[in-house]
Amino acid sequence: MQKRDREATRTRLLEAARLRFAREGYDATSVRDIARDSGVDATLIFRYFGSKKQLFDQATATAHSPDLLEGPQEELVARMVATIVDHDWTEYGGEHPLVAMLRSSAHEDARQRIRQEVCDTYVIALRDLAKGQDAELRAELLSAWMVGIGILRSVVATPALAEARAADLAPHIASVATDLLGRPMSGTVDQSRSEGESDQT
Amino acid sequence: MQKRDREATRTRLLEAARLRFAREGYDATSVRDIARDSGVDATLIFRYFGSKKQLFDQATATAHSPDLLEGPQEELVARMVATIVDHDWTEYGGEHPLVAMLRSSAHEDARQRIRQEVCDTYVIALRDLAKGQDAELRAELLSAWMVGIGILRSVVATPALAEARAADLAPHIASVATDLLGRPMSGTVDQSRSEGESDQT
Amino acid sequence: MQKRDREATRTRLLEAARLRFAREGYDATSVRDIARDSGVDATLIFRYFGSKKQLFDQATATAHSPDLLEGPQEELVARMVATIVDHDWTEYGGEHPLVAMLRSSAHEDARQRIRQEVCDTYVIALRDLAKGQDAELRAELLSAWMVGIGILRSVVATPALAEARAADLAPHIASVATDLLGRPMSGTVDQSRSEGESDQT
Amino acid sequence: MQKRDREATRTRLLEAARLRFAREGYDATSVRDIARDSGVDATLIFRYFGSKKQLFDQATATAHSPDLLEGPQEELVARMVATIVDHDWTEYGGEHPLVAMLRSSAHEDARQRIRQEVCDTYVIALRDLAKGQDAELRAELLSAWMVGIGILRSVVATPALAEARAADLAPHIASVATDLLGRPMSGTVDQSRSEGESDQT
DNA sequence: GATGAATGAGTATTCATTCAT
DNA sequence: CATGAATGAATACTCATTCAT
Repeated sequence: MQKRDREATRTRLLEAARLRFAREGYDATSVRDIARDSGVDATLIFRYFGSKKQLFDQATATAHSPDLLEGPQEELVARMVATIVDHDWTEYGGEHPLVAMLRSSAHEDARQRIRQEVCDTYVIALRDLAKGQDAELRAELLSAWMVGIGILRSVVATPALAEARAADLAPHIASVATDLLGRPMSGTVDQSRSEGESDQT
Repeated sequence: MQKRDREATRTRLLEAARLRFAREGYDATSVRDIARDSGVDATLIFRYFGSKKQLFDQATATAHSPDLLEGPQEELVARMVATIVDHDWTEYGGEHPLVAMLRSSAHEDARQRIRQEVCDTYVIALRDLAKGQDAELRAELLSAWMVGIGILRSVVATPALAEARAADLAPHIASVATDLLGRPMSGTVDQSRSEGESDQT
Repeated sequence: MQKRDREATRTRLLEAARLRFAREGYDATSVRDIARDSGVDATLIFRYFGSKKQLFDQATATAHSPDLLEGPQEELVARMVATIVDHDWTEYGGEHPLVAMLRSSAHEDARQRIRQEVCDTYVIALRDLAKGQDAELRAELLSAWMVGIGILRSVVATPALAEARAADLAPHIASVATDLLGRPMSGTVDQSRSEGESDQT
Repeated sequence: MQKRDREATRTRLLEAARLRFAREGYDATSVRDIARDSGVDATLIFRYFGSKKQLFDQATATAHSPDLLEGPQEELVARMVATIVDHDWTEYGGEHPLVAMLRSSAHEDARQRIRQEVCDTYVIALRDLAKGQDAELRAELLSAWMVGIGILRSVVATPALAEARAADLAPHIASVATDLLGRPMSGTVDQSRSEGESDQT
């Protein structure tokens, strides 16, 4: 029931859209649902965003994740895991946005966005670290693990992973990452930096 | 003859449903799509299965995967990878059924089915092999990897993994599996057994 | 409230569509209007015709006019006038279909249909009769007169033309037609043939 | 300056409305279209004109046609034809306003305006010239021809008429007009007057 | 038992219009 | 006075599902 504040309305619509699209996927979400959640008229969605798809794009485009490249290299994988495991991602319904987006992966657009996000924030960053022969493949294998952990945690909710904190995974992370990247990797993030890591925007 | 026809129609509907649900997800698939694909009247779906949801349940219930438990224990993970990487899964639109099902994971039913499939065919089997303290967690971490590999291969289609065959992954599989399970694991499946793996259509 | 008779429903929809489209034009007519007029559910329109536009095409395609070419040549123009003036065109809301269609002439499709109808049933038939130099132009000028008479009669409803019967126009028709075509034309249709002229199908 | 702007905006809105309504008809034209064309906010339309319909009325009321009564009587019909054929009517999208208005003739208001325009500027002027018995009818028949010519030229676009200039039609105009009015009529307008005919924008 | 006509609630989107700032 | 945020009814069209024949 907020009124006459374009920016506020836009923001509320984006937040509601983010949540719905994450939880139910593109198809199962109706613009009316989003409007109802936001307490605004559905037609404003078209005034502000043009179409359902454009709203989807804008709602999911902004990658609200912390910058993984900030910090020591040997903690990169640990930071990734922390982002997946310790972050609560309430704005995306409690799931890592990448995982949530898989729900809309029937649409080529969403697929493309997933692709880009995975490559940009995981594969490329890891490939730069990997030593030796098939660096690309090993970077992808490690990326796959990150994504898989996110999925088992939130959509499958397997008992141990669902409860685990990044700290519990640290030793395994360290050894597998070290193994796959061919260089020593840490399983935990240094305390002095970790505080900046969980404050989402 | 009557009976045969009925059964044949049911089968055709299930196959078409499987493919559509896998490719487009539950919501984007209409019963008329499935009926058209099968060349039968849409109302038969309701006669035979009761509702769209029940058809979905039946179409996705039958896990058409080869039995992973058959064969030597140290090749279990290799068999899993082969199932994900070397199998073409044409009946599910070219994606591992687990991956395809993620597309419908907004629906609790589908989620439940994913959960069960992951637990039954991955986590439990791996947990039985894991040695030492946090066996469950390590089994889940390895399961997560399997799922992640499936996703990066087919939905994200990262360059190296999309092209890779199980053989290319063998050394990495072996070392990570060995590491996580705490016992020596092989990265490849023995030839003499491998033939039973791909003969199903 | 008729029920379970596909053909009857289709026909009722077409009739209602014809009337609405004629009276109100394409844009001002909603598929719900047509459905309500027909007493059937609006979705049947899409089942049977695919879209509003296709319904429009089918409703307006069938030129329910008597064959103007049947009969003596010197009575051709008289037959045209009779078709416009003496025919009541109740199925098109009391207007000649050509005139009614002008209401939808913002749409290129309708325009094209008008063009074809005018050329096929007026210009070409008259051009074949015209003697001398600029036969095409004179045929078109006479066609223009036919169309103009239809418009003044029904949409403008000028007092004299609105009330006039073909017989009242006969002498003027004869002299102008004779003049423009360069050959003797009759203003009236022979009685023995005229009966077949006003029974519409 | 304020006043000037307001007046200028009103004028721009009227011009844009005139063009849109002529080209697309009342229903297919949205107030936002008109506002966008004019480069002003849509709500100004309601401030200035009250409603879409009132804007339509005002936009189409002003008959921007040259005064047909000025000039020698025997050239009246020739002047009418020139107005239809030689005038380019860019402000109405290239069609004679009467013809354009037919597109909106589902609305009684537009119909009324057409009626009035046809009667005032054609029928009455011609009736005053007609000699003999059924003067009214003959005046209307000649008016019908004028309107028909306009329609075939612009909406139907028959080949010969679409290209023709008033001069090409002159002989036929002269003979038919003479015939129908019962008095000698010229097919062309005298040069010395013709200049006043096209100077309006 | 099977065909397909019917239905009603749902979809995204656009409309003319109002009202707060 | 003017901008533009808000509104609610309407649009064409699709959906899963039922029911008469």
